[in-house]
Amino acid sequence: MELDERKKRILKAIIQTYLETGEPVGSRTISKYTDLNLSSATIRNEMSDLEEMGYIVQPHTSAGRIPSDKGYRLYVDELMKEKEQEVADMHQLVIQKTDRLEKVLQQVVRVLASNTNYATLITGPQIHHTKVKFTQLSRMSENQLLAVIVAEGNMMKNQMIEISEPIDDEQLLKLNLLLNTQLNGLTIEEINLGVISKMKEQAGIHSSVVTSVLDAIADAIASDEEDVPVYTSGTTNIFKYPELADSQRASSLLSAFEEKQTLAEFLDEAGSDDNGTGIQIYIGSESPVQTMKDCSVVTASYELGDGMKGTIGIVGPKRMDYENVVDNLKILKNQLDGIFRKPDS
Amino acid sequence: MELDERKKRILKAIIQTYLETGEPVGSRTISKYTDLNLSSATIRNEMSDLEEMGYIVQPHTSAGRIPSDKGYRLYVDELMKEKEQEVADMHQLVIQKTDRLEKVLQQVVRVLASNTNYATLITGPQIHHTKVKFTQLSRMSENQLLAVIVAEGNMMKNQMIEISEPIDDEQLLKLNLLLNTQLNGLTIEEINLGVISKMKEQAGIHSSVVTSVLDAIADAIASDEEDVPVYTSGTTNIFKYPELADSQRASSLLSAFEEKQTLAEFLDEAGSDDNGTGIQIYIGSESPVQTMKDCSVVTASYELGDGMKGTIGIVGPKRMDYENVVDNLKILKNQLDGIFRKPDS
DNA sequence: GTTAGCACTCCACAACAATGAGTGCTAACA
DNA sequence: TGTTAGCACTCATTGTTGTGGAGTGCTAAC
Repeated sequence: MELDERKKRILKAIIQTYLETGEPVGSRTISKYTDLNLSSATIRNEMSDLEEMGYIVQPHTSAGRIPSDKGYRLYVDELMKEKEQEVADMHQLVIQKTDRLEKVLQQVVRVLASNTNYATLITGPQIHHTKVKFTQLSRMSENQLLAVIVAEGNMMKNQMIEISEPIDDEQLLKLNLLLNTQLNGLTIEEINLGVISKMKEQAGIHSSVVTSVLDAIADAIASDEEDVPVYTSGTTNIFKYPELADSQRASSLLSAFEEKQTLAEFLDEAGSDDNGTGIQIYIGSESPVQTMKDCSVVTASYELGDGMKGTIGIVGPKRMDYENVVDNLKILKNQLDGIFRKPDS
Repeated sequence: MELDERKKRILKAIIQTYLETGEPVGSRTISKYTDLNLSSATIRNEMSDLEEMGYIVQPHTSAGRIPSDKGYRLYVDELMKEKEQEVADMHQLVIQKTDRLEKVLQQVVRVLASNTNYATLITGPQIHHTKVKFTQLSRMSENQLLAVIVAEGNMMKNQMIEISEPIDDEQLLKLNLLLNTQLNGLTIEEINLGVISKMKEQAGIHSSVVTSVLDAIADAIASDEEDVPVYTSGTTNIFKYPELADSQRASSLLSAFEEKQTLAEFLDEAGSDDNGTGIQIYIGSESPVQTMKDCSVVTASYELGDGMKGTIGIVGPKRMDYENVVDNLKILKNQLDGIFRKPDS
């Protein structure tokens, strides 16, 4: 059987109606509220075909039809009208400029959540994959040093270092110089891969204290690999959609949102396998996260410049307003793009 | 009417049974499963009295009784047996030592949530009320300075400062010395109250750049007053209790958990009005937070030493296992107490 | 003061009927 | 050959009714 133009129009009408109401839609509704000028009987025949082809399903005999995952897929791929880019440009979303990456990300999720009424997630660039801009080692007390590492986006990492034997001012100064000349421009990941040990060899001639400090720094920046920055907002929006609001589903979904680690993996994977636009849509069971099989997830990868990239995710019911979500994501993507690129590079 | 010993025992039995089952409890149950050796009829008479006195209520005529807020209140104040302290000491909760306050707090909520199966919140000491230990100002580039302020508990505050005209090494050194001698030991709040402006006067003789840097620092530490540290864990535990799990209630409760600001205010207020033990119990509508009127909240204030204090909150259904919760809180309170006090003071 | 007995209340649950939205099919029509 | 009106049929939803049982309050006897 062929999916001709008319079938597509009917399918589109069914899906759009369902997006609004969340109720199964019947032939009569389509017949009356579209400009196809077909009787409900004809629509019925077409719907029967569409069901056979797998684009729509009937929750039970004598109910209307609802889109299947396959139906949604066709909708987002072909049917959904792309709004013109100009529309997107028109209403700028308010992201206040700030020099701190974390603040930006928090703003983004908040804006998106309140604009779309869905749950919103964002992963930031991991500090480990980001270039070090500046390092500062200073003495806090006799046997305590404070290391501050500043990476692109002004992501900071502070670390206390306990030292067994004191270090004198001159050594500290040298060490600072060494750190800044050797480490700047590298990512923490790269640094972990041996730069430190090389530095140790070089410094070894000077002093054994230096070695131990370098060890401590290596330890420090290698540690807490786990703290992937994931911000969420509007997670309770899911209660606005009856099909997700029953306590079983809501509970497992919200638990999933608490599992930042898993979320981050999912999002980053989604962000990496790109299709050109940087926007991906996962409908129902297309999503790799089991608990989200009753939801749709729209992800968008962004790039702030200098390799700082991350992924935004919006989670809602399968009948989410894909157009609006995609639009919003595009706008934000535009605004984020290169926001942290050094002005003079 | 008087609340004699027998009435108390019956009330206690009713409440304990209800805590376990969550179902209204009838006279027959009490008669059978307690060692009072009274017939159900006698129990009925007593229950009738207890109802008249307001300690228990009947959801409807032919149902058993459930405790009223007043009943719970009596229970936690008098009836609930205090477990011996030794019990508390026996099972230590595993809090790994770490030098970073944030990590400790995150561990605490996690442990508590998984131990009690209720939602758990904690407010940390606000950096603004905490003493500054160390300040470091360093040059990142021509016109960018990085200020790092370390407070007790190794809470760090990083701040980029843009300067219009460059500052030379000597000035920077002086400034660092000045900052450390003047600011250490003060709280950021105190600093905001004019120390900076005094310093400006003193420094004014040296240079106008210094003045502007000091201004920037003042701005910096005065800013983001809003970021109260509140950590939550196990918020989805509320779905384990049917009386809270319906989507209306769950939704509003979870939204409340997202409102860190409001939570923090509530907790800190609870923590401040102390009754000796540092533990407070809010039953149902006793809680100032409207959305928690169907819950009970148990709070415990803790003190880490050097004025660093905060409050833990546990939110569950009114029929929560108060004893267990209070025990857990006591244990943790003990362990947290003074954990950040300097060993040599 | 305690208890057995009994009538009474009322929720929870199941069975049942009525409603109506929606379908599939057939036959007629352009 | 595609479209449509008409009709019988299905089935979730809603409302009604009745029954069982848990629990109470009251009374009378111990």
